[in-house]
Amino acid sequence: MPNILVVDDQEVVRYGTTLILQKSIDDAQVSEAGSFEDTLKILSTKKFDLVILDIDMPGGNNHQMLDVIRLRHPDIRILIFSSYDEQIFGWRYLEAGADGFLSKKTGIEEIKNAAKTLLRDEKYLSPTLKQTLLNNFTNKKTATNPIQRLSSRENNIMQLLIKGSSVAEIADKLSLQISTVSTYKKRIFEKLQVSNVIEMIEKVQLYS
Amino acid sequence: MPNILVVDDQEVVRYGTTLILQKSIDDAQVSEAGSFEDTLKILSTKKFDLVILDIDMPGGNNHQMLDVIRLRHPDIRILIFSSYDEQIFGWRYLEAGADGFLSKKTGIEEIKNAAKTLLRDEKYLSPTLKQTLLNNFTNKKTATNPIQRLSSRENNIMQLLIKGSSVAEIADKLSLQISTVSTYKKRIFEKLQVSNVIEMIEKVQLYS
DNA sequence: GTAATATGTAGTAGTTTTACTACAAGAATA
DNA sequence: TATTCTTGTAGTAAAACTACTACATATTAC
Repeated sequence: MPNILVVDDQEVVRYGTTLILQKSIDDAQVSEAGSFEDTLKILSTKKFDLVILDIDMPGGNNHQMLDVIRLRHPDIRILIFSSYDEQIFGWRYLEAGADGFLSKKTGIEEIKNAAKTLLRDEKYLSPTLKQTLLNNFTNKKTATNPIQRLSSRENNIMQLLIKGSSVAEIADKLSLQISTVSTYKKRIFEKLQVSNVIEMIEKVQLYS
Repeated sequence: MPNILVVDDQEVVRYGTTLILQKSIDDAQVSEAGSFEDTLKILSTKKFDLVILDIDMPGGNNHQMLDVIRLRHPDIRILIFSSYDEQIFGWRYLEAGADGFLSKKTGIEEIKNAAKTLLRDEKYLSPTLKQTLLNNFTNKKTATNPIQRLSSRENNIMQLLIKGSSVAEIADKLSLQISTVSTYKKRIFEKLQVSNVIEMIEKVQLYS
């Protein structure tokens, strides 16, 4: 009788996910939480086997949520369920301690699949992620996605740009010359093939 | 036997919505579409009473989708189901020909409610929207949200900024001086109390 | 029905950002 | 290993953007 917690701030999504799980996993006991506070509260009431965690929630500091849950409940399986692109963010979350990453654009079958896999205590990788991994082994360059092309400094600066920081602010924060940050920005734009921050953000997010 | 079409690019959301409708509306015949192309295709196969339309779909040019459906199927009821803030976008869509606007953050009850209302051939306004309307009648200034404070020109320019257009591009497109567009931009930022496009977009969207 | 405020528009001067160039150190590759 | 590509860093000139000011016409408020 697996205990599963579905965390999402949209009730429709919770509803749909819950039903999918109940229908496909025998005796599944599914609980729901609509906020991070609720999540922690519910997690402390009984032992859960799996949390399906929407990381797009407002006020949910993404990684931090993951960390907190991991810290308090080391044995729980965590499946990130996100509208961010799996190729871009998937393995970051896996590195950060998640046991699986599922894009919200995936179909119902894949959700079932992922949940079952995690309940069997295996890690879950979507077909796409598996493919990406493979590609990374074989022809490193070719099939990898543009965001992974960014160097860590570039990535760093991209994050700040996404927050809305100006070139000058970033230069200040990182103690670099404005021209340096500007160069990074240009390189980021080149690599992602965008021409302004908005396109950059769009490239990084999925508008599912 | 009402025919309902649920349009959303996320299968979970369609699944949840479909089940909610089937359980709460007698004999409801619910179909699903995951893209705008599919939507049009399915709409042409039989007569539908209600379309529940997710306007966050990629490739769905928001208003344009609404217009196209309205044009081809003048009698159909359209319920916009969006993760954009209803206070900000709700009445715009209503003006544009939608029969109801529902935020994705609303609960299941409200979805049932909205669908039933529209099937009775009434317009649907969420409680929040009703309240906003009331406020607009009574103390116009006070309770209204900042985006509604924008003049139509400002709003116009905001839309272009959201698309990622530069000040110069906008000036060109609208045959205005760059300085003029710049002034609009500054006024928009002031009214919304933001200091860059990213914050502006965040102000306008709900990160549901 | 006048005073106050909002809106559409623009100029000028000053800031910020970009484009282009450059170069050294590190990584990858042939 | 020599050669090419990548990354971290910056300068300079040009382009884009902002701040401040201005002003006429609407709109709103008292």
